[in-house]
Amino acid sequence: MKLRARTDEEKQLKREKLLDSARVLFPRHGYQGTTIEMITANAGLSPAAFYLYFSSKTVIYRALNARGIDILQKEIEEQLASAGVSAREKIGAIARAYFRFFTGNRDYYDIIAILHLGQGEFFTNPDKVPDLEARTSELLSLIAGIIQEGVEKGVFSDADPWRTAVTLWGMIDGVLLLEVKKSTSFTKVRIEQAVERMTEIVVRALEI
Amino acid sequence: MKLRARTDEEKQLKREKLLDSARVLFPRHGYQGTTIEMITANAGLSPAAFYLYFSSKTVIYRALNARGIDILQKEIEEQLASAGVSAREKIGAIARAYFRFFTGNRDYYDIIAILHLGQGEFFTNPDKVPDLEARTSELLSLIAGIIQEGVEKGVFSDADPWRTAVTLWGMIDGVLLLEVKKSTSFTKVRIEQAVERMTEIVVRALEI
Amino acid sequence: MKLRARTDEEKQLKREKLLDSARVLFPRHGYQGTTIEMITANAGLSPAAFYLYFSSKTVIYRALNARGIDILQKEIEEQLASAGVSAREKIGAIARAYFRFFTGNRDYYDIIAILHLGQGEFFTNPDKVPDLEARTSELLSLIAGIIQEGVEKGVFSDADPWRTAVTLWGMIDGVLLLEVKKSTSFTKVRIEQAVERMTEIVVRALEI
Amino acid sequence: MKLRARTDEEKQLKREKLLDSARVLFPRHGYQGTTIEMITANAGLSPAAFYLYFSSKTVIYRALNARGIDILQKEIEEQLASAGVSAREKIGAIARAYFRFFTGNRDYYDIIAILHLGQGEFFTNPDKVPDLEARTSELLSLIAGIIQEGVEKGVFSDADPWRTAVTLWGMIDGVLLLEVKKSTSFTKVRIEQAVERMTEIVVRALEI
DNA sequence: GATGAATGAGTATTCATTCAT
DNA sequence: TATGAATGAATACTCATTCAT
Repeated sequence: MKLRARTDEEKQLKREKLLDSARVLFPRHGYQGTTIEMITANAGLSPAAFYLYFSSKTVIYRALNARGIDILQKEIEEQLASAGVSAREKIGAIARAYFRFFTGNRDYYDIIAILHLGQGEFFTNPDKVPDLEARTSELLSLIAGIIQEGVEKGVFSDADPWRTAVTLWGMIDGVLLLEVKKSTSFTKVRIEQAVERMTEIVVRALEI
Repeated sequence: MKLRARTDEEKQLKREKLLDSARVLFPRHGYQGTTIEMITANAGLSPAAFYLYFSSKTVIYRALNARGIDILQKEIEEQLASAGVSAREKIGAIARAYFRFFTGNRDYYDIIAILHLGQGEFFTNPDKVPDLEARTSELLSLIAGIIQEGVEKGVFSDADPWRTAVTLWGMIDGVLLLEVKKSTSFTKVRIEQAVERMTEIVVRALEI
Repeated sequence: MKLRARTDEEKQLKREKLLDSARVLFPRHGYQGTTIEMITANAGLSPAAFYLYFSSKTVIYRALNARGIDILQKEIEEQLASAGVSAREKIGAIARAYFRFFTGNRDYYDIIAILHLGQGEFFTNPDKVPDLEARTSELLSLIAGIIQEGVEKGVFSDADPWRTAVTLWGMIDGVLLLEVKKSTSFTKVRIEQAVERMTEIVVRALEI
Repeated sequence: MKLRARTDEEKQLKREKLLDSARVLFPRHGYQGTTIEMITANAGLSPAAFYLYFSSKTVIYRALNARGIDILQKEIEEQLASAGVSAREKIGAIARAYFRFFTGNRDYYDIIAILHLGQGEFFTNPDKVPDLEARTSELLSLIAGIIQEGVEKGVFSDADPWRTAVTLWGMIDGVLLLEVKKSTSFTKVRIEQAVERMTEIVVRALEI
């Protein structure tokens, strides 16, 4: 049993190594630019071994997308848990969560937020990352729900919750993306401030 | 001499054809997904002829980036020309310009704002699209200048102009990008409203 | 000792399972198209286990060839045993045997009569299936012997026995092969008739 | 014009070279065993150049099949042209044509008559060589027509023409195949005699 | 200026086979 | 005996780029 367990653990470990390797490589070289050989070399395996763990390049890419979203979701849950009950605080918590995800898991941010853009393969053909789309919608719904709550409690003016959620998300994303594009322009602290300030602005605009 | 001129014109014409072909293809198939053969076929030339006009695939891609920025810049100039002199109006004009660029030159928007993301080749290695970075900075400086002006004239509160400019730009970009990613969520009219509303919010937050 | 015997039995059983699995797969997927993994999966073993029973893919293929010929030979012996003593009857019995082998052991027929054709590996390099060649010769000799007998007894005209045997065999084989190639053209009953008729024609041509 | 023609000719020549190379290789190594690299090396080209002339391995294989059948058909036409008008003579002519095709174009014989057997790829999936099947049927119809004619003219007994045609063809094919399988057993002259004798036997059996 | 022909360097994926456990 | 893990060697096909004509 020990033996078996050890093997399984090791197998899991190698799988992790491959995922890790790919997580680092994809953002740096793009989807097409990352070869199976690069991924396996980084993980100390032969290219053929890759197929013992993932059935194709697409599959490992999807796995990373799913993992990225998982991390983001967990971050949001944590921030919400430690936030107050007011809609304003909840929205702040989500913005903070997304920012923390960005700074603390940059590879994953790049993978779920950026990589598929500009990749004909995934951009034109979004079926290839179906989870991504579905789960992004989930997150947006969560924000929309909070806004809706605020509207119902009379603290927010009567804005379309979903549209507002999308706008807020897009705004934050846009600022983070700018940071990505021009990484010299901001220090990390400054982005955090920017995100906070932006959220503040939006929330204030929503109020009453 | 006449002959020569005509030849030059023709040469220019074919160059244009290639650029046009590439402009349409890059956003639809991605950078790697667009082959020289596709570009030349669309332009009625042989693949080899491509190299009479551009020395590599990277070069035509860069040319499109430059052109996209040119168009955007012109749009901004136009909008500014027909706008009032107040900082508020100027900022509104710039936001409107970017939105018009987005709707009226979608291929170029995709190329300058999206395509290079997720392409290791350009993303990691921004030297490959140096203009893009430089010229984006120019635009941001323009906005920052307007904000600075507003601050000096006492109509805007004392915010860091450049940082605020980046934030505004990122916000707008983020919303447009969201539209790109999930094109069903908004109708075009609604994006326009979103952009306007967002600008309004930011400007109002800036005022006094 | 009992234990050992049981183990041997089991080993034999698994070997059989592999052979059986391969017998079904080879005709359906061709030699190259049949992978070790397919064979072992079908037999409930791991690919690595294959090499405990056969030292290579070639070897199991040869084993199936040998087995196919064994079955055919047995069929011929049976038919001859229950046939009369005249050369005519004996030849009829052999033809019937081959036809029965074809219908009753189609996988083996495909393996010994067809599969190696068109496989450069075996076709060009017949050393790889040496048994096949040797044992086919044996069968032909048997037929030739019968014809020789007929000639000696004066019931057959003075034809070259071996050449006639080959011709007869080829004729039958050709008809069966046609059935294989174009399985819609004949019903099984019709092939049987065709084979019988063909044999009858040949025998009659031989007589006197 | 000369220039253009020369280029076209040369292109055609290279195409021929590739076909020739493949014609020799396929029978000797089988379909899967013949690699693009082997084909191009034999023709003095790089593997990539192959795709300037044929869009895939399947395509060149099909081209060879078509070509083989063409040659056979021409052979049959020639033999029929120089044969008498009686059904007997016509059948003899066809048999002779097939035999001549076999001896004079052995590679093609192997390709159209043998290669696809035992290749899961083509055998199980005959759509991959659709011409082959269709055109083989044509040839069989031709023979059936001649038999039908003989029956109508009262020189042949009332046999089912198509079935008889198939049988005859299969018989000849079987004998040739035996030669293929066991190339030492017959000299060429002997096969010719065998085929002739076989045809004679069948025709005689058909006659009233 | 234009192009048909050619190719070097890839690139994902497959599979028979080995070996430590 | 059995196998999970690993891999070397293939292999069809692609594409940016070159060059003789």
